[in-house]
Amino acid sequence: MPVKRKNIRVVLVEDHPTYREIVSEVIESAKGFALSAVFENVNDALEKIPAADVVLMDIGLPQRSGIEGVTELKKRPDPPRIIMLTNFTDDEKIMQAIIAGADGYLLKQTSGQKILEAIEETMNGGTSMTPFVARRVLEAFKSRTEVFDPTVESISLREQEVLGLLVQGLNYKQIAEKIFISPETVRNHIRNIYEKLHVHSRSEAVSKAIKQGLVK
Amino acid sequence: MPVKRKNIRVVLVEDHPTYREIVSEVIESAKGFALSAVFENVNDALEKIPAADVVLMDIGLPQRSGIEGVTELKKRPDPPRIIMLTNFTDDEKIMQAIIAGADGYLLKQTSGQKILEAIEETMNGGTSMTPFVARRVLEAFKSRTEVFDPTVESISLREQEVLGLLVQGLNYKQIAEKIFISPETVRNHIRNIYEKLHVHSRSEAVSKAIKQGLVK
DNA sequence: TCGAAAATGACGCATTTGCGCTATTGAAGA
DNA sequence: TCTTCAATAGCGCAAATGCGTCATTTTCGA
Repeated sequence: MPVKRKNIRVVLVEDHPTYREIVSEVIESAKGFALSAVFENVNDALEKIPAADVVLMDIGLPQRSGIEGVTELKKRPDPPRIIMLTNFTDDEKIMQAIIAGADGYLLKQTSGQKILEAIEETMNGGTSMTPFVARRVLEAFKSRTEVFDPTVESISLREQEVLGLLVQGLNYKQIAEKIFISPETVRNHIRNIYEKLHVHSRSEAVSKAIKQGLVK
Repeated sequence: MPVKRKNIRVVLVEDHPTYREIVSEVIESAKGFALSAVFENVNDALEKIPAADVVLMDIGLPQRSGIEGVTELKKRPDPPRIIMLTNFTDDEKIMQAIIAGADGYLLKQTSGQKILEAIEETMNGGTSMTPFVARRVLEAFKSRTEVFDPTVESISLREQEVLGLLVQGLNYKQIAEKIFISPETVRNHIRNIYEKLHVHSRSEAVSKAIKQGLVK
């Protein structure tokens, strides 16, 4: 017998009437998808949003931006996956959306079929990005990353903690206060971190920590 | 009259015979695509590669890895666009490929249709990533990025130069030697950079520079 | 249970850094 | 032409940093 799979519950937040209609139509007529609700602004969406699997969110909305919408929704328990569906192609908006927690970023030129695929892939834990956006992200990512250094030794948990604070720009004393140990101990941890990373200064350590992904 | 568009010239580098056949077949039978050459290892490919638009590159090849292949090809003048087509799902390999200069990253489970789409999108300057990979990249990217700070003032060219060296871990004296100015002047530049970034230490500056994308 | 890490804490000291203050030169705009 | 600003250079000083050396306690796997 065929497995009865639940429809993917989709919510759309879009102010432009025509485009809203088009996308609504795409979702509603697609098998396996259910359009749970449609909102034309973020406030309404935040107030009335029903249980949903995936939210399609415009960015350029009146009043509150879709970026804020993402930020707010992602604060909630068991948040939906959110795909930005927008015309913004500038790095700033793309980065802001990603940092806010968006799980995908499609440009409005995307075909209905692709939108449906993106929703499915997002449901499965993947990320969908328009190739143009993916390109931008990759470029930005590259400038923040350096080739993996296999000689870096593994950092202990405590050391990771200290390294994290170092990356935040705290000095010995501030770190000491933050984690309730003596500044002398902080010095020791940092000393050990330097050895493991093969660096000799704060700036080197910070740079390497970020670019090697050693801090969350 | 219809515009006569040239076929996209594709090169495949793949050691596994069966998969090689499958992908070859996909490319050859597709309209608008031409399979220019197929290689089963990186050395052959580097030696004999013909003019090509897009290269599909496996990672797990005998002898030299596909990552090396990317690195080498991208060093050449007018390099092709390169899409990784592989089974590796670990962050390490993904990151290495990206840093090496890969323009896309597809898992081998990708359908023929998707591969063709990816090639086209890559030709158009976009980046194609399997949703799973895109997700990984996005995660890694987020940990290296912070919300855009609009209060950061624009850094002059010279300052950018200094900031770059700061990020590389050099101290005043080393920077001074590198760009042939007095250490005192370096101090002044850094002082100004701190003001513009609103930070008060090297580590803060380095962190902010990287996470805000202020250095290339 | 024994030893190796990990985490903690400390002292000294030469360097480096962050910042206040000042000053000159050249280029770009008003 | 006058002014602003970037780039250059310098001095002084308190604070922070990097590193050598040493020591105690805890934890955890062999």
